[in-house]
Amino acid sequence: MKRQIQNDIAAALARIAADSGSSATALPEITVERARDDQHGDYASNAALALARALRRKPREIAEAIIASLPSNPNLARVEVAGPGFINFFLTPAAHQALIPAILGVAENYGRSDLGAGRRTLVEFVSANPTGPLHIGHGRGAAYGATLSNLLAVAGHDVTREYYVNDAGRQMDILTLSIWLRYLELCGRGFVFPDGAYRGEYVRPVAAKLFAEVAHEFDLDPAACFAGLPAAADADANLDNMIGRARARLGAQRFERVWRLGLDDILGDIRDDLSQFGVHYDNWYSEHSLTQSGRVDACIARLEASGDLYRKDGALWFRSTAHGDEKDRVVVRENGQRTYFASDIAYHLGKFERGFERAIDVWGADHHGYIARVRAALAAQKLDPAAFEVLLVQFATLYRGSERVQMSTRSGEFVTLRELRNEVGNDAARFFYVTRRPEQHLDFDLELAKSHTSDNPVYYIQYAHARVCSLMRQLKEKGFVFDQPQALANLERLAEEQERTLLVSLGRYPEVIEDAARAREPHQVCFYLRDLAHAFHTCYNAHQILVADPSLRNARVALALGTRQVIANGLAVIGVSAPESM
RNA sequence: GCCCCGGUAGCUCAGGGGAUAGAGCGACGGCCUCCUAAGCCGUAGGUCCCAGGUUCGAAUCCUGGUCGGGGCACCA
Repeated sequence: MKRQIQNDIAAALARIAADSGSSATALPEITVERARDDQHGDYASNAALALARALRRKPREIAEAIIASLPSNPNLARVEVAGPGFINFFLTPAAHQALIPAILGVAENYGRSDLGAGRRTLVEFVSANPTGPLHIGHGRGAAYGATLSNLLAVAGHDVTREYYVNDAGRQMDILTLSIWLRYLELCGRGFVFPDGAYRGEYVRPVAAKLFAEVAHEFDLDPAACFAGLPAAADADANLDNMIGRARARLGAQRFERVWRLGLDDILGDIRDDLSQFGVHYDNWYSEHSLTQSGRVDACIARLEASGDLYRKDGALWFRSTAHGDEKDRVVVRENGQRTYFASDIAYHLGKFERGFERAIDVWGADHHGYIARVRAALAAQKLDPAAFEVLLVQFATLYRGSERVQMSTRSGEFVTLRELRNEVGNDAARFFYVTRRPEQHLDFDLELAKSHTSDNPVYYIQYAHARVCSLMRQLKEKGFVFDQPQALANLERLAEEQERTLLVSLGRYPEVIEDAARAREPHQVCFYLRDLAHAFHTCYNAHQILVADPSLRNARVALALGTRQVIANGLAVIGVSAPESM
């Protein structure tokens, strides 16, 4: 409908241009929007205001001329000039009512769009290091990434959801060391657990598992690992040293065994957690496999061949400043180890080699400094940097009422996603995470998310869905049967103001999906669903649906069923369940 | 110092060139002999952080401040 009106205006402008003999000059952008106020009809355009300057005529005059030249459109009841020169379009009641067969006809496909034109799109999100359980910050990335993926899919993109598993780096070695040390504690050895190793409680069960599997086979005095390390040196260097010694002490095979156990256990926990959260991936992409396959080396060779690398201070540097970064970056460290950035280049180049036309990464806001260098790497390989899109998600802070929930990273203890889900439930967690603009810092109030009252917007929306389901049960109990043909033949009976408002809201859904997908803003769907539920509740309170008059009753039931469908479709996008009763 | 994000009602936030700035919560007042009151209706509540600028028109764009969060590794 919106598009039809845009076309109508374009046609009118073309006709005016032809009549006046002037060639179609470059026109400013003309927008057609939903009118905010009922009095302004259904849609409004600023065309006349935007053209006033170029045509050197009064806006209202231009508006009149446009209206006079509009092609006839049976969906429009009237078109009028208002305010400083807006053109307001009023749809006929029939045009609104026609939404009902449209929705019921395509059901779960209502709202689908070809906006994305089947573009192969890779959405990478969460990608937390498999060195510990997911915390509430990851939860936001998970909810946002999953919802965005759904949204893009519904809007016609060919979406692949991917988790990049950082299972190759130093962090994994630290985890391995940490597990082994906790294991040694279980073996009864006493020592001071080093700074910088993972102190979280979650390491202990992994160590216990190791003990259960190997008994005392890995039980070696760790004193040699700690001996003679300079107390003044930074903890990182000492830790690297300890890792090296532990590896030597255990031998590559046993070290690898602990490494594998830790990875399997913790990554398994992460997969489990996300899956329970309704976050599903098409692909888990291992950094380790990327390294093993030689693709990182191949990538470095390619950058070397294109002259983008140079050697300085014993390290190999990528000249990212040549492609817009603020400083050059190391890809191979002085000690010969490749940096995380090296495999990250290979991974991101690979996304396009794998045939994706667009790569979308969801990152925490603290990674923003990383964008320029990845983009530089793509540019160096003559890939379109614009095809790589990074969406930053700001931090989340937990509150219990007005009380801030403290998270201590020092002790390694933090509120995990699993704890959050257990406390507030998956539906409320998904909704709360995604209801805020991603660039807004999120204050997550546990009390509000948990409340089973009208305070909670999740229940408010779900309740509208459950109410329609309840209505259908009532219908049956009262001995009625829904007669769809009769309903569709009597839609003109939906003449109440609240019914019109509800119909307008139903008609907005496809526009909301497209706008939200275009802007990568899932929160628009949340706000829309709140509005839709409100329109329904208002209607429900104002007018009895299961009335005696069959044609009116069937028409109203059809409206309720259409509403239920759209709520279910919208909730599916944000990953929240649509209950049949509450 | 440089870079990114934010500042809108008591609180949490939408709106991001266009018509009297919106919602939820909180406050106050109404509505269940009637399809779920997890609902509906109403009232009160605003220096859209500040100062300049662009524009017919600025909460919205630009510049400079200011306050808050984050980032500036041969860590990931």
